[in-house]
Amino acid sequence: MENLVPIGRFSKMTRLSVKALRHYDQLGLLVPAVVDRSSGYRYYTFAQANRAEAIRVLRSLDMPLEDVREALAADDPVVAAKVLDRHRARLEVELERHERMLGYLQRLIERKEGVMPYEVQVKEVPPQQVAAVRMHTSIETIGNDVAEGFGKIGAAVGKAGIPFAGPPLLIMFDVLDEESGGEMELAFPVAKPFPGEGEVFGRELEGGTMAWTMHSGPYDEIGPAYHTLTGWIQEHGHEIAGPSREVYLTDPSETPDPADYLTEVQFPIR
Amino acid sequence: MENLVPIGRFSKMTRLSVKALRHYDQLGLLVPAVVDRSSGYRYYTFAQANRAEAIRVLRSLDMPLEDVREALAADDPVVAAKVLDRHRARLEVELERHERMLGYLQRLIERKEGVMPYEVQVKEVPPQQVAAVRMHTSIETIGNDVAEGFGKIGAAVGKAGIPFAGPPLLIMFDVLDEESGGEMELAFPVAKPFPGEGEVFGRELEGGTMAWTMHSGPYDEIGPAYHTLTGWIQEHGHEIAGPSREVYLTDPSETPDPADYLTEVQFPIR
DNA sequence: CTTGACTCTCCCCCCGGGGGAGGCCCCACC
DNA sequence: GGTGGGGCCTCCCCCGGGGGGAGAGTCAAG
Repeated sequence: MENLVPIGRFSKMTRLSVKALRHYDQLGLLVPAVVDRSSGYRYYTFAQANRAEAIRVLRSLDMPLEDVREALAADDPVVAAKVLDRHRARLEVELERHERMLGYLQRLIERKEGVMPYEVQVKEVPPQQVAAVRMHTSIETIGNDVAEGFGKIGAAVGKAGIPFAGPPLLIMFDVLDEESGGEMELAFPVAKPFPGEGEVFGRELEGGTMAWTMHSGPYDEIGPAYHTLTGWIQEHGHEIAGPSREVYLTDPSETPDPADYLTEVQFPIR
Repeated sequence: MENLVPIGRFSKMTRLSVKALRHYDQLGLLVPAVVDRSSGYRYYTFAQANRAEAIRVLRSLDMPLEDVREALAADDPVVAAKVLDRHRARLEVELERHERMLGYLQRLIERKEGVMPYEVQVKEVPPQQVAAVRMHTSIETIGNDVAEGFGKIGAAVGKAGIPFAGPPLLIMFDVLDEESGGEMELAFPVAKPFPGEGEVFGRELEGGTMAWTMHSGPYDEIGPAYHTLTGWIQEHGHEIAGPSREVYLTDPSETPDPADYLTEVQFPIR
């Protein structure tokens, strides 16, 4: 019985390509049992096929070769299990991200099939009494910040016994960029002037001419609505005349699926 | 109001890296509205941010840039939807593959935590009367081939009114490699000699000394069992004395989850 | 005018190999 | 003991989708 198999046969046994096997040799990940000094021919033992199989499986899970090495090098099976488990966690995160993105893709497809991705309209908006808080926020924290802010307003306005007069809105003074964040105001229309309490103050929100569009879908997919508006404003020779607004037409507590959220986006223009 | 934004600001607006933006420019995927002749500075319009956003989303879905180009170039939204849908299908396939592999990984972890991945034992196996069919198979078709073959044997043996005398087994004469396939025999132990009918013949299956191990899990994860056995045989100075056998201890109709399948693998040794 | 922040091009690098050129090597058959 | 033909070697370039950094030019505010 011949003990050693050359690379081609080993390749078929293990379903790893010859190229890959040579690559693993070079990395020291799967070194042939014998390498002929003069010819350079690689020869593997049957027993090595097992390691090769393990590599193949781990690679089919897109595990980086370095991690494969680590997982296979560990004598302690608990350590090896830890490496595998770490990768499993990574895969699950990735999987979840893909599922989320698949939903987004689906909505993109549906939107594409409509005539216009975002229809821009010009609207006149009257001034309005609001109860508001102002705060600094950033892309990462905006979700929490908004929920918290509206909570404060709701508590203060409720305590004052003033009824709400419309859906809540957000006024963004800066363009949020990745690291620095920006200043925003959360506002709730109220039926009569709100005297203020703690952080929550009352004021009259300016009216004016607005470039307006509607975003339907999760909040973090709202970017295109903004870009469409700013692009439209530029192309139609207008100018941005103040901070942009979002109006939240959907109550998350009543509409559980973010895909059904409706949000107006407005830019005051001149 | 300035119409044009340099690359850094555009990068922040769109959350695409400056490197990526230059890359997309080079590929003609997102060409700046203005490029200064003398300085080479790239300037983008606000309206371009929308296209950039679309690219960002599609890239976050790992869509190849060529497909992104195709999806964005399509004037007809139906064509664009087709490209997106094609990618969605790809992602779903990938997702399903990952889920399957996660299961495998899980079983690998559990196996690793046991003391030995595969415990090899030496067993004496007595000769036995079987009803058998012989056929050519390949890696792709083996699942169907086996089911079909056992079906034939079952029908023929049932018709002859002979009771079964043990779990079914598979005798593999060649090592299956990727393309060429190999010869195998499917055999069912029977209580008394089977006279033969059509393709199904009776014979005495040889006994002998076997290197033996047990595989638990889906059939297509059985590779390591083989490699462990052949490696063990080699390392212990034995020789393979005939075709290998698999014994299916689990009836798929009674055990629905492939993860619970039990399969013996045996190599006759000298 | 200076300074510091941007931006330019150019080149090399990452992973995990694939493709192919050009040249040995092995072994089965005659 | 030749001689084919397939197997195997090394070496180099290539892919996608950019990242990192060098060295030089540019822009805008003070």
